[in-house]
Amino acid sequence: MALKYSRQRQVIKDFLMTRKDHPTADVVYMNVRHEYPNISLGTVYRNLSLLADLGEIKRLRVGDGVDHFDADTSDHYHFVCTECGSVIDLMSDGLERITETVEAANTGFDGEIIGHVTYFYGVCGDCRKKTLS
Amino acid sequence: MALKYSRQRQVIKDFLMTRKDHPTADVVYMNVRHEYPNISLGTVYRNLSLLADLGEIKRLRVGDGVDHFDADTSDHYHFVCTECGSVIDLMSDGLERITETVEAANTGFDGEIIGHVTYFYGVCGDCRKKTLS
DNA sequence: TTCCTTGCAAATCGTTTGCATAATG
DNA sequence: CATTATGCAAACGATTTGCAAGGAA
Repeated sequence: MALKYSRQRQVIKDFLMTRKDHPTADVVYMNVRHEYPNISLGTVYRNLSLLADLGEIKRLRVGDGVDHFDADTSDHYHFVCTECGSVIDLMSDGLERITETVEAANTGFDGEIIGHVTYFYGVCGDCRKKTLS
Repeated sequence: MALKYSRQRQVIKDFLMTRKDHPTADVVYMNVRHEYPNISLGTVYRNLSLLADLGEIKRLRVGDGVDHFDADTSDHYHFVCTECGSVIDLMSDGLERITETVEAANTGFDGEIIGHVTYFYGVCGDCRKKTLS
């Protein structure tokens, strides 16, 4: 169970940190390959999962059936454009009491809420401009 | 494009309305088969998607990689147990201003937010009891 | 040398689709 | 009759896994 260093894992994490657009495993694979030509897709998946389990990156499920990954592990939300599929960061200020609010509204609920997942969807700025033309 | 009646679709919808636990396509298939032995999985998928597109049922994506379906189309949230995977309804009172709150916190964002998807996760009541034993 | 990690390919899983046939309007 | 829906099986796309070989501690 002890973790050993791997060049591949490092390259994957480094790549992810350069991107703010939440790439999928496949996109990570395509890009990392430039710099590490014979890395395999399986290794990319294995390391993305491992890093996500370790909490070093975040796995994003935004409803498009494909996992996206984010090197920014700070608390924030995401916006998904229904036109182009792009995933954009959103601040979460003002929503830090969501869990308390839901607990208050569900007094009969006897489970323990540990967290929540939220994403917003709509049309991104770029797609709105295109629609106007 | 005009919709035609189908016994299968009716049975699927009827079944879904009897359940409050948000079954998956496969669970719908298994159950509907009791009463309609040679219905096919493909037909179940086709009709669940159709009903969801029509807005007669809701498709739930709760992060477990499998679609769940809910005949209750009213506004409410869901709780997913990380132990047993069960999906439980939650009232959404007090959270109707989520979009406005996020918009206020993201004044630089130039997209249009149309809606959001949220689910809560944690340990359900039943699983908490089992943990204590 | 131990045992974690890789590359590769095959396997899995949920879901979709093509097609000939059956049912609806 | 025109068209939508079905059953079946094959196809799909994303992700996972088994295994023998490679690399880190």
